[in-house]
Amino acid sequence: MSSQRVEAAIEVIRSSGGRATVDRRAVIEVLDGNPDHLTADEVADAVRASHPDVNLATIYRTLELLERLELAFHVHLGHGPSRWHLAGEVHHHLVCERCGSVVEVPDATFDPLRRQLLDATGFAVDPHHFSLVGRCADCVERDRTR
Amino acid sequence: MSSQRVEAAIEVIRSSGGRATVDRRAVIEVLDGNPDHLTADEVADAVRASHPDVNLATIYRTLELLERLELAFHVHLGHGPSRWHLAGEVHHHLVCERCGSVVEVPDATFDPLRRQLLDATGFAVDPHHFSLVGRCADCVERDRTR
DNA sequence: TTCCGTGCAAACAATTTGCAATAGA
DNA sequence: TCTATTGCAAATTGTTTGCACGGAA
Repeated sequence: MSSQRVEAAIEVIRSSGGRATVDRRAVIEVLDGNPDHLTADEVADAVRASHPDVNLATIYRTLELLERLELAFHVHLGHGPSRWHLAGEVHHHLVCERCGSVVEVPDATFDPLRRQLLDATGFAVDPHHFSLVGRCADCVERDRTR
Repeated sequence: MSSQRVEAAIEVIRSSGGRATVDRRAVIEVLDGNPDHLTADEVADAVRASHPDVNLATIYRTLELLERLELAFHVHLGHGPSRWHLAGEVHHHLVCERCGSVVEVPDATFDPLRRQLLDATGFAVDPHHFSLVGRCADCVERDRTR
């Protein structure tokens, strides 16, 4: 059940002077085993399946540690709580602000916009940390025919 | 001091069955007189210059009313509280997640990306409500030479 | 043995809500 | 008058923090 990514992350924690605790391993395993982006609450629930007594504050502190070590990151999908994922392939999210559905798009999608804004303003956009928001195809259609 | 936009907004409130109160007028005037996007707190402070006793809950309720009537909208500039502005010309914000500086860009900037995403996924992005985040020119440079 | 990590409860910021008092139309 | 609006205080949500105890190294 424990993948190489988990072991690698534990090793980074150790070599940074941190301790490899049961709770931290459990958080990493949950993130590793879950393709979705989870809220701190959802991580806590998942961890509790095997370790019923973890405190939510510990989850937050662990996620913060993982982010400091660049082992995990949080993203904002529109309104609502932050969502967490292990470091890995970069992709971006389009979030429907009507129904909440999420479409994932590859990083390269933003290359033209990125170049354009960089040339025009010197600003280097990163649509990763904050997602793009709008209307999904279904909701556009629903609005159009109303 | 009281512009046509203020009168027009008051009129919309009235014709929707709402009452034109002193507090509501003051909120609209503050938004109208301020080119920036203000937080609810900042609106409250500005309103208190002329009406020292407005309650923050009233500010929130007024802003919510204005949004329901499409007279004002809130935007999210990265982390931090929502910011409010009267309805008007559409532009978008690039927010530096390092130093917090904000660059405004015209709506048309996003036309190519919009078309591309619409064709590829049917998703209609609206970079207005949530801003784009990244690094401003100065912070990119600062990182590069570190 | 030494600190680091954790649980717990309290603090926090931004916002929302219930309810009785008040003030527009 | 009659009901929308307000003030006030308390509740909510997501997250952070102080402190004393307990467990990795």
